[in-house]
Amino acid sequence: MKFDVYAENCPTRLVMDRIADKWAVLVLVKLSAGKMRFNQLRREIEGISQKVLSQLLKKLERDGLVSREVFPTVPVTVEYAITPLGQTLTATVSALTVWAEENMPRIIEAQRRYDGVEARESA
Amino acid sequence: MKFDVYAENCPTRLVMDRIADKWAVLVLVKLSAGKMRFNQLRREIEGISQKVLSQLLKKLERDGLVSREVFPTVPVTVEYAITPLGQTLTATVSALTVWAEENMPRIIEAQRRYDGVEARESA
DNA sequence: CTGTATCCTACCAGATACTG
DNA sequence: CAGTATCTGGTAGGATACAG
Repeated sequence: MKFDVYAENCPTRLVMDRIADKWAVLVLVKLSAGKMRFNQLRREIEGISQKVLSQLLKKLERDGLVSREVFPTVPVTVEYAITPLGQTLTATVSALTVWAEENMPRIIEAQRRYDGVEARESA
Repeated sequence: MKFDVYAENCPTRLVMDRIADKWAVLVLVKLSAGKMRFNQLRREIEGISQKVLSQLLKKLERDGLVSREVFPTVPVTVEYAITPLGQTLTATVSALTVWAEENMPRIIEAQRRYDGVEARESA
């Protein structure tokens, strides 16, 4: 939220700010498969740290994309679930997945070509 | 590309790595309106630095999403254009824009509610 | 179990100056 | 005009320790 562009009525920018996060989509996808507890998520999403997951879940909850339910067991149990709003978002994001599956080969090919030219230029 | 998750065949992750960038989508959208020169882009995308734009364009070109054409004028002229591949991507991303327009009010509302609770808790 | 708090580092982006 | 090079400060994220 540092630049004026952010203040503009640019919806794309606004969604991006939400899903651009390295882990956000992954968490939403995991949760769309069913409720999960904190450490359960942590284990499934290999590579995410406790702090980052915590912050991310808080952010997602604030945006109304996931819900958080606390059970007063000992020790405490917390279940995270995706909300209907979160579900529609992940559904939309899946369009990107489709695009990716169809077009990654072209991107790879483009990179190969580009890198080839680069190598020749620096030679 | 630090974690194993990246290595996994997760297309969503792969597209994300491409468009998650703060400016990438914005550049693609601008270019989808027509060819543009470097400083022209720089002016239109207020807030982006010369270095970042330069790096971004290079990355997008490498991925085959934009093309770069140099005209041997004095001083040199460079035109950037979106490629067909880039066009299909922006078209897909526009699905997210639609989602944003429809659902931002709900997110705002969720945040308002969340922040309200927070304020009460810390009181 | 589910987090928060702290420290620390590595990377990124901004500013500036310079080149072809 | 279209970049590259360098320096630097802020920040996100990892590791660790601790709390409820």
